[in-house]
Order: sequence, then C-alpha cells, then structure tokens
Amino acid sequence: MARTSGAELAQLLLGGFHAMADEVIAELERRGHPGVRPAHEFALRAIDAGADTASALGRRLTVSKQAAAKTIAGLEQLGYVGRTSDPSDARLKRVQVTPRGHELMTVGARLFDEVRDRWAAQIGAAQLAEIERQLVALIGDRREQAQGEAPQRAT
Amino acid sequence: MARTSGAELAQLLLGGFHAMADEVIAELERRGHPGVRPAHEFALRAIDAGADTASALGRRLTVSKQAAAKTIAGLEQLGYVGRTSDPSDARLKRVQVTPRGHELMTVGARLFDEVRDRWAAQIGAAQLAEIERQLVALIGDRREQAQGEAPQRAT
DNA sequence: AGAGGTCGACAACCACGTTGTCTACCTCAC
DNA sequence: GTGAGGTAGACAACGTGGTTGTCGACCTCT
Repeated sequence: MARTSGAELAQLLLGGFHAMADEVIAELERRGHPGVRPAHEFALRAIDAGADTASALGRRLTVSKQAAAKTIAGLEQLGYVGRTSDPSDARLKRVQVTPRGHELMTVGARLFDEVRDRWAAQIGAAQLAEIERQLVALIGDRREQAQGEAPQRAT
Repeated sequence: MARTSGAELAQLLLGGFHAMADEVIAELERRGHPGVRPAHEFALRAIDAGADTASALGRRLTVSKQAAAKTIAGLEQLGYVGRTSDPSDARLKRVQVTPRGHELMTVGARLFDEVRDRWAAQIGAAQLAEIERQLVALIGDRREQAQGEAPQRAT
C-alpha cells in the first residue's frame, strides 16, 4: 500500500479543514453567533491584526480587494465590525472590530482550539505539533511570497 | 510560542489544499484540459471507483445528490463522462468515464503526485507519509461515518 | 394493489470568489 | 501649481460549488 497519492493528500487536507470548520460553525451558531462563516472568522482575525482596510485585508488574505470588501460588508451587517473614514486620507475606510466582534474572536478561537485539542489527544500532541511545523514549512512561505505580489491582475 | 492555534491549523490545512489544487489546475489547463476544476478531478475518481450514479456520487463525496448531479453535468459537458440509462432500473442513469476522462485522471494524478513528491523532497518522505497517516487517522473515519447517514436532511 | 423509499431533474437561493470599470483621492516630479 | 500615475473603495456581472425544496417516475415489499 504505497497509497495516499497526491490527490488523496489534497483531499485529506481539505477534509481536515472542513472537519474543523463545520464543527466550529455549528457550535458558534448554538452559542449566539448564527450566520457566521469560516471566512468571517479568518477575516476578523486579520482585521484585528492590522489589516483594517478592504485593500489591506485583500492582500493579507490573498484575495481581491473586492472579495475582501464583500466579507467586510458581511461582518458589518452582522455587527462584528464598524467602519469610519480616515481623517487623514479620504480614500480610506478604516475597519474596527466591535466588542461583539472581539467576543466572536474569543469564542471562535476557543472552539478551534478545542477541536485541535481533541485531535492532539487522539494522535498525540507531539505528532500534531509536528504536522503543523511541516505544514508551515511547506506553505507558510506561500503566504509571504504572495504578500509582495499584486493581488489584482489587471487594472 | 504557544503558536499554531486551532484556527491557524485550519488555515494551514486549507492553504495546503489550495497550494496543491491551484498548481494542478493551472498545469492541467496548459496540458489541454482547460475548464477542469478540483471538484471534477475528485468526482471523476469517485465515479471510476464505482460511484456511477448521481446519488451514489453524492453519498461518496458527502454532498447532496443535486450537487453531485451538477458536477456530473459539468463533467459530461467537458466530455469526461457519458451517461446511459440502466436497463434493469429505469430510475438510474449510469455514468461512465470516457477515454478522455481516463486520460484526465492519469494526467491529473501525475500532477498531484508531482506536487506531493516536491513536498516529500522538501520535508522528507517519511515526514510527509507520517502526516498522511495521522490525517487519515483523524478524518478518515469521518468519511465512513458520513457514509451511513442520510445526505439529504428533509424530503 | 398500494405504501413508502429511491432516483434524477428543476428551480431558487447563498457564499465566496473572480474581472472589469469607475470615481475619488493622494503623491510626486516637474 | 499642475498633471501623471498609483491606490482606495464602490458597483456590476459572472462563475463555481454548494444548499433546500419539490416533483414525477420508478422500484420493492407487504
């Protein structure tokens, strides 16, 4: 069984993501955060980490600024972020995470960590940490590499 | 460094999938298979492995039969599968992978394997195999578990 | 013969992404 | 100063991969 082909590996990675995300979203719904999507979670973290404009968020998440703007619109509608114009640069709309947004981040992080902890219990904390280390080595650079590129192909 | 939180792990898994899929799709396009999407690849494999009706494919991929039917329609339009009525059960439309479909599977598998091989070279074959083993342990059962459930919630 | 389950189709909808285009605005070189 | 070029955000149209709900046709089993 030299199985686990490349295609299977891809499916495992995607399946792993879904396994975590589906559970967290379902639990968030139960805990007073209906309508939240994985993309919201990640975007909120990126915003809080400093990507506080649509363009910056797009670069951070390696998606177009339009996609980022849509996500922000969704977050705003759910009450997780607010937007105000930047006084020193009228082009910018700065995004701030609301208290409810911070609460979502806290709960969401804990739920993700819970799944991770269960996984650690299942295969061993060292093994899981090792997987993370290798994944970072494999694709951590992908993010930084994308950082310098233009997210928008044509203009 | 309590780094790599649960949320980060989720992002790593998703990022890993994208890293593989994006590259394979781009290369497939170059090699005479434009319009192919990751979902097509995986569906084609499942069909070839025996999930030769829309409902069966839906169960296999843990999506609704409607979603599976759409994917099959896409594959048919691209010339990768054909459909014929089952003579012994008039409800069924059996799906067959065409020669071109098999060619796509071959090329696609090789491309996925190439990415996997590069990864193996980068972090070590043993490490990668270990990651796969652990991922299977973690979520391999998820697939089987879903196998018994009704894919359709209400009817 | 009928009840109930399964199959595929169709429609409407949603989330998340894409391009392309537009206007407003900043910045910098001249 | 002014004009060129880059950047920010809005809007529209579209693609993809899912979802529910509903339907008629068709087994299957009692």
